[in-house]
Amino acid sequence: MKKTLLGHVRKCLENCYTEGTLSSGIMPEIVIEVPAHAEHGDFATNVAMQLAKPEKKAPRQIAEILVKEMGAQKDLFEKIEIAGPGFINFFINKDIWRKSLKSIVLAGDNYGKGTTGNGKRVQVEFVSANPTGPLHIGHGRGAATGDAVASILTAAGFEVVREYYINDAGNQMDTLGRSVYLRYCELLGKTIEFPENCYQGDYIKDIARDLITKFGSRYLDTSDEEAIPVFAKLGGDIILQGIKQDLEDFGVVHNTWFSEQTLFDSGKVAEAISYMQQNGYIYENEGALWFRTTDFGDDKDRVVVRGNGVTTYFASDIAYHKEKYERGFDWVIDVWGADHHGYVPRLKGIVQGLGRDANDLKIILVQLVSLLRDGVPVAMSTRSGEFVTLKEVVDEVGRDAARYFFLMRRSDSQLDFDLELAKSQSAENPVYYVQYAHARICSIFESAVEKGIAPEDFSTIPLIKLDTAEELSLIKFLGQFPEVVEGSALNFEPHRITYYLQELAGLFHSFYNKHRVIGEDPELSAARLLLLKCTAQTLKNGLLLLGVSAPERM
RNA sequence: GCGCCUGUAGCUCAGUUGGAUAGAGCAACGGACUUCUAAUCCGUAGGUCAGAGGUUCGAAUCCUCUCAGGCGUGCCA
Repeated sequence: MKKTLLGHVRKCLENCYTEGTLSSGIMPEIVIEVPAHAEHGDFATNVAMQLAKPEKKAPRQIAEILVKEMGAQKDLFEKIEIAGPGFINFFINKDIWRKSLKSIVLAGDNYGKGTTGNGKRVQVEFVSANPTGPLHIGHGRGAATGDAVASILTAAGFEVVREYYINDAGNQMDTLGRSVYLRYCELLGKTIEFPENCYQGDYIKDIARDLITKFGSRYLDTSDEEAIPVFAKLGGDIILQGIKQDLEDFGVVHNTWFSEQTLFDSGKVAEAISYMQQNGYIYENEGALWFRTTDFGDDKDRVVVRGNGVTTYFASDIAYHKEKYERGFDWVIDVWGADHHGYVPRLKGIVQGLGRDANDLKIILVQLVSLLRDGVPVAMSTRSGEFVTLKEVVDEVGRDAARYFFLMRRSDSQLDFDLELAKSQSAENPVYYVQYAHARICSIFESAVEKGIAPEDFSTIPLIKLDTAEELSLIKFLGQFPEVVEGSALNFEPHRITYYLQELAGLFHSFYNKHRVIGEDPELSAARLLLLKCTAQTLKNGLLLLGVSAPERM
């Protein structure tokens, strides 16, 4: 709707230029928006104000010229008004609005999808937690965000791949192996001293127990050099399996699991370093190799290969991101915890060093989650092993509530996650508010089917009787969904969908409380059923983008 | 010290990329179920958009400075 209007305004402006009623010939970027107040129309544009300067005319005067030109389209508009400093307010013919319902029914599960992405290839890399411990609640927010961003981009017409990067090459794997091995020895009766820098959590003991079942006491008296790599490998595998399981239970499925180690095995790290060397971004100083990230706005240059010849994590990142683009992705999106924000400039440096635009890499920073129970903070510390896992949260509040809560806020802002609130089946809980709207509509349809009044063919229902304020605002709001999806995609902001759905559910609940759907007038009932069918469809499509279910009964 | 993020109603947060009278939910107060789901709805009240300058027809939104909170600032990952 907005797009046809935009085309119409542009055409009229062109006509004014050819007819000579306007003279500047300037074609500004035309903005059509939905005004905050209904009395300002269905849509409004500020184009007359934008043209005031080049045309050297008062905005209202320009508006009048444009409106005269646009008035020709009588069937599209109910009226066009000039208001305030020079806004042009459009009131769309109600029949056009009503007809839009039929296109929603026709689109069905595809309603909301668009073609903005134009098949552009996008990789979303998210979660990517080190395989040294189970996922905690912070990873949960990253998982929900990455997954929703991927779904929303897909809906907007992008071709999306979800990827998990496994950090299985650094010395944290060595620490994992050592931690598991020490617990293994301990469980077999040996007195050990467990170092502070080892992983403290109880899950290490669980893995050690598994390995006792597997090995018995075979490694009890072997050297560390022999045992630790074995324990690191097996421990990492077990943890990674657990991570996969937790993600699956959370409804998140990655298309690819990319191992950091393979970058070393295939020589891609060395290759990437020499590539950057050839392009003059790497120099030697004090025995180490440095990447000139200051060329790209970083505070200081960063070490790629240490004095002792060992590469840094940053070296892997160069190779990994080079590899990503070589796989043909137009955009790469990394979802990180906000505590890693200091790494953004150097990653942007990599991308530019590869000869690409800095915007080809988008980094979504997800702020930390504070877990509360009835408003009281739950203590968390990865160091001591006292963290709340994603699994615990999902088990307690359910997948839908957990996902919705993680997506309710802009990822930029810190999130308070209240366990009791997420569980509560009350008005305070927005997940149920939205889901309830869907379930309510389904229940109405059940009742309509029982009474034999559910229409079989929605395309022939006359809609003229949909004329109350509640019905019309619901219809108009439904029409915004595709644009909301598009905006959400292009800005990588899933929370826009949650806000839209809450408002849509609210409009429906208001309508429901004021009007009966199944009544004496069969034509009105049928028309209202169509309206509700569209509402349920949109609620469902939106919830699906967030990875939240749309229950038919609650 | 420097850098990034945040600051909007008592609380938790939106704010359509610079638009018209700044919006929701919760909490507070007062109402609505003999009907298709009350996990709902209707109404009342609540604001120096942290503060000060600037940019312009127009600023919560852009620029500068100040204040407050969080995070980061390794030849760790």
